[in-house]
Amino acid sequence: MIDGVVRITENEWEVPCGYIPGMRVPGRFFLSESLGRILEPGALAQLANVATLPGIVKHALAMPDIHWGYGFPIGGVAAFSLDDGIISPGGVGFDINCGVRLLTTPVSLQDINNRKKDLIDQLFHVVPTGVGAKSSQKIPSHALDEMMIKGARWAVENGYGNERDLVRCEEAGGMMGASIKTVSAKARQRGIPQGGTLGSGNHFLELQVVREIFDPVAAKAFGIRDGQVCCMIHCGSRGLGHQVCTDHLKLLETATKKYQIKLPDRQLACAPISSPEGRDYFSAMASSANYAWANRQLITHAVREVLAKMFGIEYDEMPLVYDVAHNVAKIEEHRVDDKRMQVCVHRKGATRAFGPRSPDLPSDLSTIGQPVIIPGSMGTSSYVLCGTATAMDKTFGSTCHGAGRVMSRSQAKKRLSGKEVAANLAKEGIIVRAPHENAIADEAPDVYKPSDEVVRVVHDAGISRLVARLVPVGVIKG
DNA sequence: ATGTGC
Repeated sequence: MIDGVVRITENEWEVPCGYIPGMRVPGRFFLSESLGRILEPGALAQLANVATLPGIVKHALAMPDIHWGYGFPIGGVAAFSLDDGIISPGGVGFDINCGVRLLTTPVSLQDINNRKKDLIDQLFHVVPTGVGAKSSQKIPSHALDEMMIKGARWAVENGYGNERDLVRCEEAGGMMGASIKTVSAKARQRGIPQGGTLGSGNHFLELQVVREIFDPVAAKAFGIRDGQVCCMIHCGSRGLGHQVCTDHLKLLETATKKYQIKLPDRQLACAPISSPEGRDYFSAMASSANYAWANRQLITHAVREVLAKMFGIEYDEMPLVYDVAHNVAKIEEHRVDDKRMQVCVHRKGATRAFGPRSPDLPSDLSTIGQPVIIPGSMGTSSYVLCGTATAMDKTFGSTCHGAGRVMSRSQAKKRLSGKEVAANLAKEGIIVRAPHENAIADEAPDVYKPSDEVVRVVHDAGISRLVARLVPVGVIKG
């Protein structure tokens, strides 16, 4: 595929240790030959760079939606020893705990067909959308601390959801280790008015219908059935997480020098996990991750209220399938060289995909595995998959997170008009609403890798298993 | 991703 890269299996490739100087472990990535033709050499170089970081164990990994990012590639997974390993904001990303959740409903496409526009309009009205969007729900500023410590639990305790929602979130919707002292006043100021807002870019709220079931047993366990209308919510920690990343990058650039860590790229700024600087970043990141879970829970509540009123259904008839984080670092136990060890797993544009009998799974899914929610791009299919034992073995229980860009935002804006993109989607019966027309062009289906190909690779490689396919019927873009 | 660029 690329000089110096070794094929391991059909869809699995190795970047050997000699690829660039200083690699401590090999790189491994999952890719089909057709996706290989659009692989950016820069992203592969970034994967090799990650392999040079202190304390990295096993492999620097990349999923088939790999593309170039800040320091680490997006679609990257890397685990570091707690003894001599580092933690790096570049391995998490600017939008801390950007993630996605899927709600099911008891209604079918026929039930909504003649009210689709009204439904999308109402959802657009209750979920503030776009750059700098402010909350419509009245969230007092003193609630921010609790959001950062408790995550989605704060929302549930305040009437924005139910206990079952928490069981259906990774980490029960709230990570341990958050500390509000490590979050700057500026980050807090940005977070206070943004609870329950969608944001912009690739963030969206989408009504979908289940079109295909691949694994009936898992689908039933996840509460998914053919023809059912679902709602997928994709958003993150908004300005708060962004500010935390910016603040701590600066602190960790200093720490990199202080601890004499040699880096092939300064965007890999990091500190030992055990250092005060590393621990502070972890706490601030966990606080932001929890804010993002609270945020998705607030949006969920707003969506349920609209659907309940419009279709006369009960709140409890719209259960959460699952909520996954795409951008986060977590302390987990994994098997490395036949020993079980605690590692700090960085997932950046990658999804946790824990296999059967893993910790943190809801008890009724223990024999099945973790639900994995993979959004498509506007107008293309989204997928529900299931975590596997192979993922535990090969990727620290991780899989892809979505389609992955093939065209930059600026390039897309030059080539495509938002109006045209919306009109093309309308022909397929997909309604798009956005605060501005130009928010549509750079998220057009053609600017993303084909999601079905990305998902096929992770399924064939065995690092997750196909459960269901959903198609869009209406979408709100930031 | 982001009160969207030093």
